[in-house]
Amino acid sequence: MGGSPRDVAQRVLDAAGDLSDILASTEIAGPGFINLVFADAFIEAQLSATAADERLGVRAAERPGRVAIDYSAPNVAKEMHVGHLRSTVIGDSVARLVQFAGHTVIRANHLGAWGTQFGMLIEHLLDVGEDKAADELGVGDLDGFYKEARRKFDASEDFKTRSRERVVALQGGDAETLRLWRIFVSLSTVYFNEIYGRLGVLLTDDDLMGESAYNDMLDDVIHRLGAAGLLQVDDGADVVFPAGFANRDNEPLPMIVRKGDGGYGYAATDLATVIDRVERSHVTAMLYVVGAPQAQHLQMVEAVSRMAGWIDDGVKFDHVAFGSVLGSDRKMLKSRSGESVKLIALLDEAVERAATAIAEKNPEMPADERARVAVMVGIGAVKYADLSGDRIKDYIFDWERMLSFDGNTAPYLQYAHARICSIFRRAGVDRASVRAARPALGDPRERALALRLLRFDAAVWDALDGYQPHKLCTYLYDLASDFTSFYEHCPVLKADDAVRASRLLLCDTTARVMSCGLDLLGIQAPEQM
RNA sequence: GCUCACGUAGCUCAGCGGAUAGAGCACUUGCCUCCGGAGCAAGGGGUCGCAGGUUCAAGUCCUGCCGUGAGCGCCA
Repeated sequence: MGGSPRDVAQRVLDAAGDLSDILASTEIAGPGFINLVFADAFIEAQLSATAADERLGVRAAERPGRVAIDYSAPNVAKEMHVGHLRSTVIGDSVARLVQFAGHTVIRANHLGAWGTQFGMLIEHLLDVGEDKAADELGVGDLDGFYKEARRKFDASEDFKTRSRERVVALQGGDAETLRLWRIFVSLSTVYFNEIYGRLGVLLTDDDLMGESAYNDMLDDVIHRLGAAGLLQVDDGADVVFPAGFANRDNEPLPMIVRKGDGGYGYAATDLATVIDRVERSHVTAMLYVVGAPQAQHLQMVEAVSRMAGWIDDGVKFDHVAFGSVLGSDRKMLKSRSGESVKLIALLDEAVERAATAIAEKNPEMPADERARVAVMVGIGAVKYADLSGDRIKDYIFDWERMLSFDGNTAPYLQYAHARICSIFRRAGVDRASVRAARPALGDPRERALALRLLRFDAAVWDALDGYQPHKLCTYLYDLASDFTSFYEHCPVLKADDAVRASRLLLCDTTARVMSCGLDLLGIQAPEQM
């Protein structure tokens, strides 16, 4: 371009022409930065438009698509533990974000319900007796039952053989085997729904898309791969060698589609799932909210699917990966006895801790109301702790920090929201009635808050783009900080009529953005706490 | 061994190739005749793991090394 950076900056400003209806001033700073200062009138007009908008200024996707989001995916006949927390919480937030953007979301809870372990579970169930087994499982002792089956599997060759044969029978559609299998599925589903209800996620029975659902397609996967010339036999197994994958010895790494014993592994169901989503659901994108350790497996699924021509360049395939939940010792979170922490126990503790905190800080609140709010605060705290950091990193689980009312936590955001509700209660003013008020931004905190509110759209899209809910968290925390600063320095109810109306508008819009933002994270915003 | 991710204040974490790297906790100091002090205002605290490279400009991109964690054929 020629000229010094400052000269270039000046030429840019000259070329931009008259922007006085938008900008109050411009300046060239430092080595050539152009600083633009918005005119108050422009911000005020934008704020009015935001307040009048149901979507609070958030744009919808230009080309709505159909997005399958694979998340949660607990294992039938096994307890949900902290390992399932992240997939469920992050996946649910991503689902909400994608849906808010205007896409059709296909929530897919890919239940682990079809693996080799079902052979041993069913055989153990037969050994124990159906009625007795149902009793055990009914009281929720899923882990105990599983462990006993596992123990027998490891200890007895005979049991191991029976288990493997049972898997083949299951996948072959044997009616009696399927009947026994359904006992596990139905008992487990009741238990999963209890957790989902507690957690407040969107998943319902309609979203269950277990591995079993693809059973009828597994032979077809083999046929298609064979027809495409991709299938090879290796050590008795049917495999595909996608390019670019190597094992320990630097030899090509196969994806095993059908095992040597004739059974199908998870690769087969994952491939069948891809076919199903493209051909039956006509998706434009597939998201897998699955832990980072499975990166290679998912890369292979994508590679094979693209080699086979099942998905073309127009269909996105993204691994929304996340790190592990660690204890204070920086190791994978375990209970005192060294076992994985049960999710239900963790959620109960969160609510209990929140209830204690509320009782202490707000003793006037009636017990039933407190119980209701404690769920929102406790569950919100757990979810927010999971969502507020970059998902790819491991994070350290810390009760004290996540339930703190200071800092980047759910309770702090919820508190900001509750305070605003309190203002309207005290004033006896209807929230919706202030939305047509004319904004007047005289104080720098009012201006800062207004500017922040106008950035909600950008925050949502930043979070969407890359599927990073923590970007929305950071925004909401900044919003709460801007609001509390405003609240501290700009009296609302005591101000003169025009200023008061403008400030009530700021309050209402802040509460709406906060509530909407928290909802996109799957977190509730109580009106009192 | 190969591959991937991560390494930013004492701790927990943000940080879109751009200006003097930011929060919270902890520590220090102010602020309650005032809408919820579960708060606000401010201060101290950093060779952004190390070394090269690309660039007008690197915490950010590339390469190598070090450290940590994970994955690497018939579990899912």
